[in-house]
Amino acid sequence: MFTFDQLTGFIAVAEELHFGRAAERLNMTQPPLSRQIQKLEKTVGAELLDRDNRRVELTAAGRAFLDEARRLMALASRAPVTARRIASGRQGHLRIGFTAASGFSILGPLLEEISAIVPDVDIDLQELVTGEQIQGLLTGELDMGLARPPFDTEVFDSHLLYRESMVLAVPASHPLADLKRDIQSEDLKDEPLIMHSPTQARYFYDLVVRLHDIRHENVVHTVSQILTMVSLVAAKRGVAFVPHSATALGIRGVSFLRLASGEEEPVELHAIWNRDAKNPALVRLLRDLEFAAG
Amino acid sequence: MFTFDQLTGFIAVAEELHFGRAAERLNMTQPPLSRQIQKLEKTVGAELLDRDNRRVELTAAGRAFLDEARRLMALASRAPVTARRIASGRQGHLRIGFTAASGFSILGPLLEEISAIVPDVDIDLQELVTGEQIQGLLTGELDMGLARPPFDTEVFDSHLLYRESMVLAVPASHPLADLKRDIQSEDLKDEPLIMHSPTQARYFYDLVVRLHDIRHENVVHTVSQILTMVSLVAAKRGVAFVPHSATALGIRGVSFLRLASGEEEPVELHAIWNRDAKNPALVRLLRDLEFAAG
DNA sequence: TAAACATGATGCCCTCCCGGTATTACTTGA
DNA sequence: TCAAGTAATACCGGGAGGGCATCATGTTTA
Repeated sequence: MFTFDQLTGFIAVAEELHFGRAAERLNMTQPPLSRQIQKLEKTVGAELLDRDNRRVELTAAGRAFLDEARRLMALASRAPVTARRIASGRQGHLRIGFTAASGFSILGPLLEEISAIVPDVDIDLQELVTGEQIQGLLTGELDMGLARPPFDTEVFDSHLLYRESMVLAVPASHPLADLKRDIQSEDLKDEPLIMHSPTQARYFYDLVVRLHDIRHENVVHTVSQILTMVSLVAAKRGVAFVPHSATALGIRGVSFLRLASGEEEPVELHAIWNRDAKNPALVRLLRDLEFAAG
Repeated sequence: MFTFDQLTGFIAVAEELHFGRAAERLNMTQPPLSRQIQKLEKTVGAELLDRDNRRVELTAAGRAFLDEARRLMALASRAPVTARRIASGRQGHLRIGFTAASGFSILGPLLEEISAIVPDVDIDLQELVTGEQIQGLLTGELDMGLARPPFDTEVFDSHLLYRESMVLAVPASHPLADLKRDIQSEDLKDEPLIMHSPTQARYFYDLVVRLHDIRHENVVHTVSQILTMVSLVAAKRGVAFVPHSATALGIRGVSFLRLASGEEEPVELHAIWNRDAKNPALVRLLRDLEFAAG
């Protein structure tokens, strides 16, 4: 294999068509340059320069090899720049998971903020439920998630992005929609209820059970995604407790009603990431977003 | 600048994720390989491998640099192959000039023969009159010409490709077209004649003057290209002596008549090339076409 | 026509880089 | 606490590559 020095030497001679001047340009003397070219020609296996004691010119093979040599040198000088950019987090990939509901509230502004901070980082977005995001963060398939508690704070750092209220989704034609006051638990005692899955959507399940007086015999469906719940409400299968951001899902035939409850904005959305994640783009982003650890 | 050895070393370690095994694969021992990687990281200016005493893994920058390193190695191993192919004449460029008339006879078969011999050589064709071809061959802008004598045999080698008769082009409606015998000089004594330029088309001019009894007072036009002559005949401006291959030009309203003359096929077409041309594709082509010098 | 000049190649020397061997430092698991 | 595994470091010797001096050869000039 030839060396980069030989390539630089060859390029210089090919451009100057004169060993002496080329050597001068390379800050060396002519004899070792001659030997470099000889060695290069030997390893390449073809004459690259046609030279007698008076004149130097490129052979056909030399012209083609000059192209390749220039390409090689360009690639070789770019490669470290790219590597350094990626190491510093200014360039690279960031894989972000998000839940369908959060996509309609925080995702847009967050992405704008991110591309202002690290404009050359490619963002891969994946819609995933909280459990899948946690899984992705653990296996390293994801750099950051937009998810809801609970998660293992030993493994993950997080930052509270957003806090919102719970509202009641009812079919638009439902009598409750005309009520001029906040909904009480009492109002729902005979209403068919579309409820969160206690396993797949444990966060919402726990929240609803804690804050509202649920009659479990009224539950007609158990689902894991907010979007599904609202669709079922639109289909008049019942009423459902959903986070306020669900109002932005844009599904017709559904009204969202305020709930009278102890806590004003009990629903939390966090940015979470693996504590020992190494992706420099993530590290830089966290630093510049000033997401203090924990 | 890093070296190709460092790149090969890095690629091996990145693939094995183990210095010992990588060193084994490279037929060397582990310590110098460790130093290679350290040196590479130093010149690149970024950590490429995240390693403790137990585990080795690629950093984000390392993954990107691995791509570049592979690209570099691939390019570096292809470059000599290309150069050798070009030096041997199996690949490259061949610039061939041809006259309009020859394009309709010999060019097609010749190109087929060429692409059978050197299929990977790119052929650039240029339609040029003999004089321009000679010029192109001298300046090196052309590798081979398809032209007619005379040319300087000190400078050019040549090979007779083709020999053909002269015919008389007359308008299809002309009385001579109905004659059932070869045309004699006597038949043309009162015919307006479209004649070759004695400077621009000296070959044909000399030939016609030598073989036929021209009355110069009959000459109504002096032109340099066969195509132009036939077009003028079609426009009934006169009759003209043209090589037999002009019958293939496909211009309507022209009849081509046999000439009674001393020589059967006096018109020659040669392949000519610069004696000291260096284009390997040309050298190989001449060798394989068995165009003996001279 | 001969001498001076220009230019690439070669011979020789010396330094520095790179690889090998031996060893160390550190982590992990029993 | 010890043994095993693995990357890093210390030290040494050989070879590659650069510099200086010179040669070989072709061109220009007096």
